[in-house]
Amino acid sequence: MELTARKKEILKILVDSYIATAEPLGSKAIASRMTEKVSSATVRNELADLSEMGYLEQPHTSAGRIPSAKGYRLYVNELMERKTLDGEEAERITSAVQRELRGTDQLIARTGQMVSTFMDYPTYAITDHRHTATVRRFELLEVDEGSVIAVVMLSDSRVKSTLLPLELSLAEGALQSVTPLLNTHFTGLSHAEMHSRLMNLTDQVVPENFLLLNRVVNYAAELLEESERKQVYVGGTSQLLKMPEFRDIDKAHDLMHFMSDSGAQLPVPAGDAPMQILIGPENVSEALKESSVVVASYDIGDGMRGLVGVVGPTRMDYAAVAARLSYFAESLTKMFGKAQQLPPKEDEKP
Amino acid sequence: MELTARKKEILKILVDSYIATAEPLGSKAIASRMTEKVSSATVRNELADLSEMGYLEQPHTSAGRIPSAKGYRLYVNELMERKTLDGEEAERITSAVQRELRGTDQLIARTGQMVSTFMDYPTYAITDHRHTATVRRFELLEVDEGSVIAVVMLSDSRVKSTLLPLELSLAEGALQSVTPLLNTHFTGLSHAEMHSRLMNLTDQVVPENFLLLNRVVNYAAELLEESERKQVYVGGTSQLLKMPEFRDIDKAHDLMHFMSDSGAQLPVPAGDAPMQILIGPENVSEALKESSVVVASYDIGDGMRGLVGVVGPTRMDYAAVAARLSYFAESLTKMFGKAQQLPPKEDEKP
DNA sequence: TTTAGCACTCCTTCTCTCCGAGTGCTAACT
DNA sequence: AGTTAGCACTCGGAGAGAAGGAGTGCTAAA
Repeated sequence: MELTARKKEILKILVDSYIATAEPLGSKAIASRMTEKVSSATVRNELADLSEMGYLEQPHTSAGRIPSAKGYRLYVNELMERKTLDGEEAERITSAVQRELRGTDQLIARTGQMVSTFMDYPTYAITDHRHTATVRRFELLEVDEGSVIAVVMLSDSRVKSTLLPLELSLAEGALQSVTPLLNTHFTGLSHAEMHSRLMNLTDQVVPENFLLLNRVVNYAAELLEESERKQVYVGGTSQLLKMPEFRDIDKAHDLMHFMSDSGAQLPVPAGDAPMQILIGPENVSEALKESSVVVASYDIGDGMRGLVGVVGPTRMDYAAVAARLSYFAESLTKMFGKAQQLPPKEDEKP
Repeated sequence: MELTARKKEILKILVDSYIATAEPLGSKAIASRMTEKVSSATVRNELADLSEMGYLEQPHTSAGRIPSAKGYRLYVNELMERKTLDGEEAERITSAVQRELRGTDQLIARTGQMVSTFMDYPTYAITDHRHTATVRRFELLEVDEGSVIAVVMLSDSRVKSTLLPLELSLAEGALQSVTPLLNTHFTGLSHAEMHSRLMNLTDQVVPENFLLLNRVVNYAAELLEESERKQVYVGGTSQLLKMPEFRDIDKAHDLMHFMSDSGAQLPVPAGDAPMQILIGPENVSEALKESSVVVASYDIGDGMRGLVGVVGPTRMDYAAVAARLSYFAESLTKMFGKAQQLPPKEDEKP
């Protein structure tokens, strides 16, 4: 059977309406909204065809029809009007990103919170590590005899540091001898490698210094471990309760529970795609089979990606969500680009 | 009217049962559970008295009775059996705290997540700043001509650092001259004071160095600002949906929304109390008037407190929640105590 | 190919009734 | 004076129809 222009128009009208109201639309209502004036009976024939082709489903015989996953997919791919944000909203997003995200430690949480304030759906934010970080450089600073500050610069240009209280007081010149050891033996390693390297060095380092070395390496290894761990923020789940498809408490509970407790399984765009839309059964996780997800990635720099996503019923407002989310991701990418921007050849000035 | 021992026993039976089942208990059932055997009519008389005294409420005339806020208060203060955790659970909590919380950046989020896995109710975690932090010491490390690492040690012993890309290449000896400037003029100040001090110094610093100074001071000021901001983690809100009192979607939505979006208004124990229980209308926030909160504080060291709390219906299992939460808080205090523990006089060893 | 007409389906909403748990009160009992 | 048995009464919840209505599917005519 042919998917004629008229069938597409009908499908579009139906999906648009269903997205807005969550109510099936009858043939008569569809007929009245079409450009070319036809009778409801004609529409009914077309609807029957669309059902047969798998684009529509009927909750029960005597109800209107609602889009199937296949129908939404067609809608998303071809039918829906791509929206662009109006200037005011774009402005609000840009300024929020600039204002809130400058140099925070809690990147993921803050990003997630922010996205969630701009969306009418639950949202999530995750880190996506494409390659694991290693230590690029160590520095030690003396505080007093009992403690030092360890500064660790990672391969992705993040700098982390901590106060390390020591059980023994610092030997004379310990910092000067341990720092080069660290920088020659422990840069560029994974955390597992760091631990085994430490074992190998046990004999070659004077015991007074080994304690310090040990503490610093452990700190760095923990850091690497922590930064490999997927960070997840989930927010706005209470929005679900306002949606008619989640009036069924168990459904709402299942989805909320999944998002909060198995957040690490939330979808990630395939490959390098900047954005991906997953509709109902296209989702891998069982808990998402009746929901849709829109997820966008942004570039943190140094080969790191961040992800922001939106979860909602399959009838979610794809056009609006996609527009906002991609604008968001662009703003974030832009911000990180600017922040990391090392001046290219400014140093030739004087 | 007198609150006799028998009235108390009846109240205790009733609250215990209502906490467990969320169903009102009839006079007959109460009678059968009492130590001294009395008839249901006697119990009914007592119940009428308890109602009159304000400890009980009736949803409607022909239903059983349920405890009022005043009833719960009496129960919490006098009647309930204080539980202690069984060894296995205590062990699980201690080890989780030790394992998960070692030296993480994301203290609040991780703590909150962890508490939430041990509770059958929504939980929250907040920081409670008793006095604001200031910078204790600055250090600068050279990376290349275009960027430096700024290390900032705060008055609460936290150490923070970042890579600062500069627009201009570094002047010879800049680090050596800027670092003392920072340490003499910008330690011990609030972020507002830092900004105004910076203004005053504009003329006294050579322009090549001012840029660097400016960047570092801004970084530190942002840091102070960020650390003053209350950090909030909220988790486990989906648990609400399993409770009969939140079968009403609107109620569930209101509370979840409040917790997620106005988390900063969640209760904090008054004064120095290690734990506090707030029952229904005892709560200040309108959204919590029909719920109860148990909140405990733990000591992070350096005058900082952290808070962990549990939110639930007024019939929450106070005994179990209080036991777990206070054990949790103790574990956390212990962990921070150990971590921060500067060796007292070990340095006299050699 | 389109349209009008019409029987049929099935969900929703409403009303009514019945049932039972639980109370409040009175009067008798200890 | 406190306790108990007895009994009428209240009120919410479950269940059964019944009425209403939106929407379909099919047939036959244009």
